[in-house]
Amino acid sequence: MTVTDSSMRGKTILVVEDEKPIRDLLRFSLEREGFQVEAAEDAAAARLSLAEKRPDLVLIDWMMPVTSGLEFARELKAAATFADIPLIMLTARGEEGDKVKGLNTGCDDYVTKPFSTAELVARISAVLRRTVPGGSDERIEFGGIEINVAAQRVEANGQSINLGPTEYRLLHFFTSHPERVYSREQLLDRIWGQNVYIEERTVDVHIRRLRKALAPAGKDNLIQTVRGTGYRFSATPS
Amino acid sequence: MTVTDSSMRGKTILVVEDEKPIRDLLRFSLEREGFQVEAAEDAAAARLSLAEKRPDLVLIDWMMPVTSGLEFARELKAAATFADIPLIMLTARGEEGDKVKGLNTGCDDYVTKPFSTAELVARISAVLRRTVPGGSDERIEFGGIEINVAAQRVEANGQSINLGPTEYRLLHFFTSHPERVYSREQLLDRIWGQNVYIEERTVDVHIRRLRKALAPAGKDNLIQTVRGTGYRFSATPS
DNA sequence: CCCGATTGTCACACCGCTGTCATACTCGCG
DNA sequence: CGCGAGTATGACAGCGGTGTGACAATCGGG
Repeated sequence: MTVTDSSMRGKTILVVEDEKPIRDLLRFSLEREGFQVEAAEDAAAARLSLAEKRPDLVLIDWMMPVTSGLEFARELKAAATFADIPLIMLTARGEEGDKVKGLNTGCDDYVTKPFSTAELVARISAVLRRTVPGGSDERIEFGGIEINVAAQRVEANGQSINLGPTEYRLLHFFTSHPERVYSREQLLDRIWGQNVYIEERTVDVHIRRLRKALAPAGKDNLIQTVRGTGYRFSATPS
Repeated sequence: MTVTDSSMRGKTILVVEDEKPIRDLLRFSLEREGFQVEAAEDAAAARLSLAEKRPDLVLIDWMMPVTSGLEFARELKAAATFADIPLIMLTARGEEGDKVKGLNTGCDDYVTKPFSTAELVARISAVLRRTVPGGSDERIEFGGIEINVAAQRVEANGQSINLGPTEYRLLHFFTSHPERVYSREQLLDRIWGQNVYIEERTVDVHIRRLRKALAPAGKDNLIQTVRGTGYRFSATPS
């Protein structure tokens, strides 16, 4: 039984798992579903594969030697280049504390062991479906702000803008989704990750930081507050 | 106890459920929370309601005669017009296969029976919060007033109109339900929410504020007072 | 190990929105 | 024409949403 639909085929999944039997099982199951599978047995190998293949999704085991799955997840989400790659974590059943911590790293879903292959594949499909396809664009421009995605550089009015990782992702999201209102919760979902438990007001703070960074170029007015709803990125002033 | 927040007010939910007792229960519970509820007992009725009302969310029972819930979900997600409407599935407990297939159909969440109303409402709220309004670049136009739902922006005669949250919802409701009289009580129900106790006179005030906002564009005459009854939004002057 | 950068949270100030009231006005009817 | 009910308008106090600066914790690099 193949449960994935056509849009899933050919997607590359990086499996980070130290136990070879499980790794092989995962590879077999996922390849049977039509995915490309990259396997890594530790964090080091995973980093290589990550940079080289740029997978569409990372499946990572919570229990890992040397660098734990949690650490690796944090590392992944901290790197602006890879932060938008969805992440699913494999975790042992019932470890509530672990589960919460795992969620806090910003992973998009988690699957508890023992798991059925069908369920795993289903969750992978669900996460991939949610993911925006436009992840590998070279250059984004909106309202005089130019983002060089590959170099992770931002320019506005010729002057270069220095941003922290979170502000960069925020701006990147806004420039690729302009002229739309987003609630704080939606922004948390799409920029921080789908299962992060963070105060909604934190969004305000990062909005402010981004505004401050854009102010010298006079572009801070592109971020508009929609009272009672959220924020909007727009070229036309309100 | 109402667990929904203001952004949920007036959202329309289509309930597709063949068993009348459950359908009535769902309707009661959801309406108490301030949702608009459309009920359909089979796929055919659901299609009608879907096209006519364009609900904000579809709640569908897995077990359905003739066309199963799964089939209907696939149909929904395949139709370009409706694919962006979020979908929650009701399913019997413990049926692993069902769970997997449900996720794969592209439904945004599922609730296993028996379920608590609180949980159902919580999940509905969560899904609705995630959903971006006006998923398919929805635009409403009436009498020279144009509403960009996604951006939550209003234009009339080319000039942009600035509205507060309540006035925006009021105008949004009017433009999507023109040429029809609504009493103050009806407007309170549909715009403020079903269980809000507010002076009916307050409606007058917001009508006035909306008129004032539309006046610069000369569109304030679209809101007509029907003495002894309520208000009407119409293109033809009285 | 120390230092700067980044991040999430909080407290406080501010201001626009909101609901209500009092008053002025309009309409229909006897 | 006058009356009463219904409606428009302006004002206002309270509330809540938002902006902002500060701070502790954490992270990464030297």
